[in-house]
Amino acid sequence: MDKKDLQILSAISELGTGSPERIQEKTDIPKSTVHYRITKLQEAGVIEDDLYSIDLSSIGLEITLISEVSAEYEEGYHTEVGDELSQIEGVNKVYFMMGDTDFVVISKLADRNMVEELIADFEEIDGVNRTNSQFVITTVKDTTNPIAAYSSEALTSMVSETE
Amino acid sequence: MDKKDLQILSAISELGTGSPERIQEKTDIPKSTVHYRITKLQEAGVIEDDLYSIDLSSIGLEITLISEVSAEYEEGYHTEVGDELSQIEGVNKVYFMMGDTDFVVISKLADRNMVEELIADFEEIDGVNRTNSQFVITTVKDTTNPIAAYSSEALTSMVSETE
DNA sequence: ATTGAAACTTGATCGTT
DNA sequence: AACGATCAAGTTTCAAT
Repeated sequence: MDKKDLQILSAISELGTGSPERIQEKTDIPKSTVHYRITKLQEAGVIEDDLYSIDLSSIGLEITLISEVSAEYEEGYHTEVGDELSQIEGVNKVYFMMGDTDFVVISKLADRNMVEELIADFEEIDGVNRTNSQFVITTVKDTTNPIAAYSSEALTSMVSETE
Repeated sequence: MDKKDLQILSAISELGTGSPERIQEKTDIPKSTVHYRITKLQEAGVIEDDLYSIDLSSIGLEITLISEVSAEYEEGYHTEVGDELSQIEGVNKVYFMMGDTDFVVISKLADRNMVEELIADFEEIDGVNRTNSQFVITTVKDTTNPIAAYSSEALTSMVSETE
């Protein structure tokens, strides 16, 4: 697992494809080399299947953290705070909602230090006044694409048919 | 937007690829037809880019709901409750954690009826004793793959190099 | 282990219905 | 709009380094 592997994994994640050509464009690593590396990563179990889902624990991202962040209500504050939260390294999802909790933030981290840093980053943001973080013990279900949570039959009955 | 389109969108979501051949295998729709339909869906803005991320609101899935579900602690209950939560139609993610909230459940729904149904489904599960749901107003950030939240440089410094 | 070039497989296009 | 046949583009393999 060297820099070249990580460049390839990053490219797969960012592009959403394992296409050697696309990865070459992104990384300047020749497509035949990309192909060779991907084969090795599959053998090692880092890339789990033909759809290129990546085993996060094999690159150290073992901790999932769910954080509730609430912020002061002032004009414009909420979008600004949301943007700042979303830019913190390691943050995957930021949901904004009305009510007691303003934001739910989901992040993947490697160790306790990164957890400390993340929480410190939250509290440094201007306008944030309360944070509460919990470690995820198990992710019971994780479908990346919400549509996959429905059968095409269920979708058909939901969507008004447009001829 | 007819049944054939929805079969194709389902296949894209399930397979994680827009490959006409793969979709043909899954749906028995000829790959040339699949290609034709996908082009139309792209023109219509339903499929947003070349990586096949799907515009959920254009097929009616406009509501994101985050629910906290707590359950009785008894031997085995937690895994069982988690499984049942994950099987409810529309549920995308189920996180299990220690502490006050046991589960965080994220779902994508089309209308208020489905919200009511979902919450009823939660409460029907044996062992569930408290649920609290909030509507997401805006999803500020949503990276499907956690690795994309890090630069390859950040990953390199995190991962112990294996020669 | 890397890579340029050849061989092959798949995706995109075309023409007919 | 659908789809079988054709063409173009991509992926995989291979041989030399």
